Amino acid sequence: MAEQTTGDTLPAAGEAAARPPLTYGRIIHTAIALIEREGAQALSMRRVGAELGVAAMSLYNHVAGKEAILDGVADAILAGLETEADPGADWRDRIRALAHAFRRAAQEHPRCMSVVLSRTMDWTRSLPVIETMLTIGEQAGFERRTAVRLMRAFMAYVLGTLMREEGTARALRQVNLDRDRIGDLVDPARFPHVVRASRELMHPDFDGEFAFGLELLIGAMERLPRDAC
Amino acid sequence: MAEQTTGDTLPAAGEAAARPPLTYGRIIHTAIALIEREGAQALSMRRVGAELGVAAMSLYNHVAGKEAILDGVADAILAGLETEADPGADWRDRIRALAHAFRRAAQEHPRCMSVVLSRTMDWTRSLPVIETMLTIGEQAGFERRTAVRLMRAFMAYVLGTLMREEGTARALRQVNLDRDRIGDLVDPARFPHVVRASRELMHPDFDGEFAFGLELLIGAMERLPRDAC
DNA sequence: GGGTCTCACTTACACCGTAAGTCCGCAACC
DNA sequence: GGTTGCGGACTTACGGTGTAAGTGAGACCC
Repeated sequence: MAEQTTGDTLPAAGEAAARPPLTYGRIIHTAIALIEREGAQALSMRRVGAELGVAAMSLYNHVAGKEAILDGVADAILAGLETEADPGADWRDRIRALAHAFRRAAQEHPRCMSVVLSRTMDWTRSLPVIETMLTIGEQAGFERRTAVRLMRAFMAYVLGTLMREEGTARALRQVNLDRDRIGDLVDPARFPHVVRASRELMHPDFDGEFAFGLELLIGAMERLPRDAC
Repeated sequence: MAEQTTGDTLPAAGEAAARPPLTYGRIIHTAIALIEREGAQALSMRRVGAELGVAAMSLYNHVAGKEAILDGVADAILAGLETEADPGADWRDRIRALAHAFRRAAQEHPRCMSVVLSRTMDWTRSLPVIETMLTIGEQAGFERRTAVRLMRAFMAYVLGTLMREEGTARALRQVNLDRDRIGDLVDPARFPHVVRASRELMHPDFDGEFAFGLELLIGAMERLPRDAC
């Protein structure tokens, strides 16, 4: 009565390699694929195990628990960031490259990105990004304290945009009625500007908006007075 | 054998008011307090019910389910925002007031705020904020399309900052060793700038950093060319 | 051969969200 | 007063979750 879980309890000695061995990397990779396919709430130890043809508890030989898997997912996504494309380029272009690297990662793993964003998001995981941004700040001629603040503002804008884009996309997906008829849903007396701007609000241009805010920020940095150390 | 859940199954007729009746508002209020006290992962239907001296299933008479409770929490927090302090003030001051209203809410309900941020965060809930920001954009002389983009950049910065602050605070809390000895944890060869800026990184000045980025953004808006409609 | 280590396995437990059905006290009506 | 209807809290039950604990088979080294 045990054949419902595994056809044969162990592979025959002759074909031991029929199932590749469990690995930390394979677990994380499977988790990423599962999240991307079915969403973060579908991730469970049993699901990941089933995906790998293994019982849930077997995962604990390689991973401390579910939280550790989510940490691993966040690590893997952030490790895929190309933080240093061209160190010799102009500092403005380096900032643009860094911002777009984030955005590209979010577009390649949209559902994993919300996992990344909702986790600690500051510390050893993000060290490469911090280092790069501080380097750029120095290259642009800013004192250390200012460079740290610019780094934090930059991170806030980029992460906030990714989060906002995801929320906006989800919200627009669930109001799939005729998008220009926003006036039926929103009280024009209370929210006149919202109704008037409904076209722009309901048909967001994510690329353009992201670039707009980024250039706003870069322009502000350019104009910021340099302080000699 | 039923006395373990409730001392007496029903209050005596004489003291019917011993337990105030269950209400949507009381449920949400209890959920907020619970999240603030023990964190969002501690929220469960059974916990909320126990807090109210009621079985978990009784909550379903007033609330559609757990998700609805979390939606209610987000609604309540956002409803507490003072989106319109002084409509006659200078547009820069209105932006500052709006940003600080967000930040104040986050400081009053730090753990609920991450619930708010991780939920849809765009749509009917945030209409008052959007409306206010569009009004300010118009007052500052921007065309509608630009006002929408400014609103989106502003939201991204504010929300990103709140999220980043929470993440940073949590990360710093769990590295409670001597904070100036960052060099022991971080490889100075790979991350020289991080090590050099360790003091600023490990002792963040959240207020100052928030204001810095905000003024950066406002300054950029000031300089942005106005476009006549 | 015997010992030890690795690693997948099973069992078990406490907890979760919620579908379904029960039952009692209050209020309204004849 | 008696009857009825009903709102709302109750219990039970189901399938899911994360994971602590223990089991046993193969692989390796002495």
